[in-house]
Amino acid sequence: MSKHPKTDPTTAMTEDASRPTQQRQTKQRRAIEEVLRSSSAFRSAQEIFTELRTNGAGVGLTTVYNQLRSLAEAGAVDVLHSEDREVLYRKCSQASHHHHLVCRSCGKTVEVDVPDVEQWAVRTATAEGFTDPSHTLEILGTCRGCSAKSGAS
Amino acid sequence: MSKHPKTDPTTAMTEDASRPTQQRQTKQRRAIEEVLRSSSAFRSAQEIFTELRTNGAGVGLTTVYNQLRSLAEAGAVDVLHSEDREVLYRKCSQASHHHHLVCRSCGKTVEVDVPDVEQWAVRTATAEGFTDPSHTLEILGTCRGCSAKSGAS
DNA sequence: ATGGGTGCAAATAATTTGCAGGTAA
DNA sequence: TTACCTGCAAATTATTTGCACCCAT
Repeated sequence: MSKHPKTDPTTAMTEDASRPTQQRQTKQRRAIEEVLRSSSAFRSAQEIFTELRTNGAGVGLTTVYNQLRSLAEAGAVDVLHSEDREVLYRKCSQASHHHHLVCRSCGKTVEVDVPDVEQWAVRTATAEGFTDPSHTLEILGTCRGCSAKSGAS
Repeated sequence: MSKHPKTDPTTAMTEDASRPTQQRQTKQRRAIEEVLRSSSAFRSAQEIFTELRTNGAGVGLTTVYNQLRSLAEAGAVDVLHSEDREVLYRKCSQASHHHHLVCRSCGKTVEVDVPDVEQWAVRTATAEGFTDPSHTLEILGTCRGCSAKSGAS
């Protein structure tokens, strides 16, 4: 309920001495980064694991979870919580803050910019006495292709 | 991975004939609604179950899940997915669409209005060829009380 | 050499499902 | 009466943890 040991990139400008200074360069980590690089869609740890299997890479499920957590803490991947209680990962393609438009049927993702929400969020939080604000914003819709297939209800 | 059978209140203006026309009025359902009414905070099914137990109400866990799903589909409760992959529920206090400002430490919640995002979301989705758009927006922050306790890191 | 990395197996934990019996309408 | 509701027990499923062994540095 109140477990938020997440390394907020906004706050974590300073080094955390309790964590290893640098990740080791293993073939597994490289394989995982490669898979992430291969697509800009959100995928679950399970899916990434399966994809690695298919590609012939010998990477264990535990390692996939380990590395994804590591990458997320480092701010190298976006994290998103799906409606069926899965955690989805995706490599960041932008350094700046951005949001996503996701097709609820095929998962197709479009990266979008939101001009005012950023400022609005900060202002609102501050007004209510909240500090260190962050926010999540996702838009779900049905993309052209998918609405053509099942659109005629 | 692509299971979104959620009854979107925006779309479900029409009756779904495959579902019972009206919920039965059982003491369990009444007890659950009572608990929801007693507080405006987000709580998990497990917490609500425990609270019912404490209050002496004899309600099974399965029923709690059943009813919460029913209430969520009817649009009577807000649903939110926590970072630890729990589903949180909370009674709607407004009929209109709104968003939440949540304390990441104590869970305190403030209901807020967002003037433009609604339109912006619809416009953006449409521009990309997405139909039937819905969206989620949550702001996380540390409330005054909590930032006082642990603020001096 | 050595401390972090790996991954199998087992443990967690939230949520779902099967099903027999109860009850609101 | 009868369809829906209830809830125990068992099943599912994503993720975590224990731990012995491996390898990048």
